Amino acid sequence: MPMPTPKRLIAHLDMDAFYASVELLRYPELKGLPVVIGGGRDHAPVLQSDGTRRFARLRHYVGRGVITTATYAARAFGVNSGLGLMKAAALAPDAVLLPVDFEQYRRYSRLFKDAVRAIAPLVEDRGIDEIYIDLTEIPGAQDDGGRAIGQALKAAVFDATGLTCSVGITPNKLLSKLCSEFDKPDGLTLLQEDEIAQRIWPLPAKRINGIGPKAAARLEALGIRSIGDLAAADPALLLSTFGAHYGAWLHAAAHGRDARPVVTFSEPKSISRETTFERDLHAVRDRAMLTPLLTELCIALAGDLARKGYASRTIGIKLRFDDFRIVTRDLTLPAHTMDARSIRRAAGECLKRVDLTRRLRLLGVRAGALARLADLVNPGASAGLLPSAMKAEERAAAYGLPLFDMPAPRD
DNA sequence: TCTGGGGTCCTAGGACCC
DNA sequence: TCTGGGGTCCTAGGACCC
Repeated sequence: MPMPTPKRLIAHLDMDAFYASVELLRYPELKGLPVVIGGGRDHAPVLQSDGTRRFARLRHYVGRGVITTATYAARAFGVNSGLGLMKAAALAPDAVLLPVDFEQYRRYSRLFKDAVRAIAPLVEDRGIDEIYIDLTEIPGAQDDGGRAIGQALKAAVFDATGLTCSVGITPNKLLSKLCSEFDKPDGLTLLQEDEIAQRIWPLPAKRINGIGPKAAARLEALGIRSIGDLAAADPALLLSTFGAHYGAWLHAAAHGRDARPVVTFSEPKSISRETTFERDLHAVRDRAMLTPLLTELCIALAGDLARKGYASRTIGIKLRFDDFRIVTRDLTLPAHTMDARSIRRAAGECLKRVDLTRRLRLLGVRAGALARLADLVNPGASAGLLPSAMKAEERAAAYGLPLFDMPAPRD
């Protein structure tokens, strides 16, 4: 006799104000104060002679940085992720400003994810501070809808890191993602299908993961504000307005339907580096700055590829102009590469195809069409990774690219 | 006092091949 | 010479997410 299929039980776990909370572990004297994380490296706390630390204040910030994370005390002033630091300074001038320290956040990210995996191994990474977890087959989970497991996960995360998180547990990823927000911080929210109308439909449609500002505005133009409005909308209208694919998805999402599995492993599709300049640069007048900057990005990208063990066959550039318009160009090479000089040459070729009249705000380099180094038949030759001992001219010829002046990298 | 850096997925047109 | 259809690859842009 076949066993009945257990009902899916999916958790979404979201760390509370992650970067800011990690910083509070390091600087406990800031607990309860408005603190924002963001900007460059130049506002790190300074240890004073009396042993106390001197922190930078938001009011003194000058630059183009944005808030990455704000503590709940800072959010009370209306400052939140994505807000420009200069704008934030007007709202909360006395807030403490800390630089981002990704190395530290990655460390805590590993700690909390390992703690979760020790309890429930089916974990999907959704960035540094959130994960989905499939609890369906965890013994006992079906008995109470996952509540005990949810509590155990939260306790394990706190034990491992000293940090709190918020968890939503429902039959699918879409609903769990919504529910983990319900009781933040330090929340645990369970929801079943028969509660969708009561608890999900009142929410604004843009709270659904996948409905961004553009789609929300178009929905609003149709008179659709809440998820309930969306659920009640004529499917034919959604299909004709948003296309078959997205229209059908909108309808399903509003009804809380989502069959996506929890995916525990995925190969990267692209690796990139980009930088926003301190001031807008002109391609001709600021060439002396721009050229080495591009080279540095290519060198950093080559380093990333090597460290992660990938080679790329499609190199692309990304430019953001002073009017915020974004342009991309890419070039597919005859063979995979992870060599900084080859990447630099390809990026240079791409750059030639762009009208550089306007000033530039951002420059980026991307490596796509990735292959794992281990999967390339002969990484030295036939798979296209040209030996680094090869002369630049030979390499250029092998890639069918003209050789042009390569500025020396800055130290 | 505008708006970071690193990603994914989708669409769409043109080239090219069968 | 003209007319087709399908499939894949390449390129560019855009929406969205953390």
